[in-house]
Amino acid sequence: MAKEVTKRSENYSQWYNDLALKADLAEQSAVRGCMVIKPYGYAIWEKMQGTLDAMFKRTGVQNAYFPLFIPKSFFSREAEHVAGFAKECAVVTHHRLMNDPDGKGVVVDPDAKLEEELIVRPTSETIIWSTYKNWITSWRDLPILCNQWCNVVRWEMRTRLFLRTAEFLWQEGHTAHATAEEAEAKAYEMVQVYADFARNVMALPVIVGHKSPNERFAGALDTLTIEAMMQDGKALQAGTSHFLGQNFARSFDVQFTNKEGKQEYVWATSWGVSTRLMGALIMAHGDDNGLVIPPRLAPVQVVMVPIYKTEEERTAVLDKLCAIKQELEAMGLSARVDDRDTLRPGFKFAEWELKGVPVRLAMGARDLASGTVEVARRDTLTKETMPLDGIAEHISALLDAIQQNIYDKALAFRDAHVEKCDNWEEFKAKIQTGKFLLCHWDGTVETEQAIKDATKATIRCIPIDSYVCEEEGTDIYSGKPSHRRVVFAISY
RNA sequence: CGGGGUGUGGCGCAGUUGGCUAGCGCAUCUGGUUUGGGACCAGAGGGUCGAAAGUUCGAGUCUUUUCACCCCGACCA
Repeated sequence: MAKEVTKRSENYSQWYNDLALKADLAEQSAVRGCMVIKPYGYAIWEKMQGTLDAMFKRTGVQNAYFPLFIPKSFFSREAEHVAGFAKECAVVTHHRLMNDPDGKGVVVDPDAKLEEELIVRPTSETIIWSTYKNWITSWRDLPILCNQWCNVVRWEMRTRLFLRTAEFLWQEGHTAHATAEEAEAKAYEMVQVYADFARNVMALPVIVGHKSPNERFAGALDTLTIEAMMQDGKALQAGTSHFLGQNFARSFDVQFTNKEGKQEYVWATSWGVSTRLMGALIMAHGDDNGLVIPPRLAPVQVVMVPIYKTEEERTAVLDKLCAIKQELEAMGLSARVDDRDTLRPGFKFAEWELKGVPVRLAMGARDLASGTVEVARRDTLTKETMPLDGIAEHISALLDAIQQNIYDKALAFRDAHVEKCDNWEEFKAKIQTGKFLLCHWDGTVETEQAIKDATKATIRCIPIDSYVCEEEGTDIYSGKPSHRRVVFAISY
């Protein structure tokens, strides 16, 4: 079971893939571009889901579920939207199979052709807005605040575990409001929820900001984003929140009677995060020994490895460890005693490190005699021997310290890789070395596109809560006047 | 769809200019010794060499066709 992981510094993308596979998070499925999320990976995803779901509910959002299939006609109502997704849609054309008349196997029954094709949802705006039409007649029906946890399908050319798969899991929130102000406020509120989750649960420093028009969601008037930096200096869009204006309401004719008795189109938002966050977790915190999971996200926060030679020692150690486990669980922490007796301690140490468990306890005959336990922390890879007395309180405090340390480390890394740049030649060179560059931009799509064509770098966001830099200057590429700096980076 | 590459036990690979019974590492199984950082020894099981056709006394190796996957582009959360 020896699992050698490629060194992070040698080949970042190989290292990433190795980690996803060997930490038991996921594997490639037999279906092209699709992924199997394994129990350990799913446990982390469930933790993300549970935490986010509670945060959504605190903002008044309720969960619902809408169909997987979208009639083609729905999909084509919003022109920009269909243009944005048309190239990556899976389409259902038939509803029945039959035995192959020429021999073995089954073929699609040509008589079972659907009158109207169904699109497997790449996102649910269209089906949801066609439903909202029936839900909304008066200002009293608003706002509607729904979220759904589901899968979506985007037929991508090239895929990578968690970061880009043909099918992925996500949540998508869709809200309907009586006024533009209220909808914009909601879009802003939700991006702040994402930022809060990223920073405080995932220990992921993110930059909140607006997308440039070029990078906006298809059909949105404004897209807010949280952008994170991975350890190779590339940017990862970790979540988005869109102000959709009245675009979808117009396309699906969703009007309400306002307080003045007049018909008005509804204002909309949508927002989502996906299993891509799993990719962010790997790339933001992982090291050469494997995954590093922030305590608030870890399905197992403390793992305990017993060390013994005799059956008596085994029983005695396990007794002590189980007592600690109960104490920890009483404090709301999750702990696991690794009592597998076919594996040796050294193997278990390596395996739990690979899986990123924040704290590991080891106890053997020596500790039994002295009333101590060895406490190892994953983030620093350090260990110390502690007295059993008060151990649960110590671990609880340690988990908080680890959570903070992981965030601080990621933040320090990011800050060390963000800089201002005012020279085009310098820009071209530096952007390739894995940096976020704060540059002046003239605000035009043409300039943005020209920079992308020349360097592959895109505007990740126009920041609103960190690296905000509103000052006069000239565009890095065109030399035209600019009023603020924006974040440029190569992205995933 | 353009450029490049790879298909050989579960995984990772070797296999020379065609040659004998297709090998190695890891994993698996059995027995024993071990157990404070990925154990060791001994033994065992497991492969129609991606598929089809062809050349040949003989094909993992050569030819043709075909399929699948990976990497670099275009596209994207």
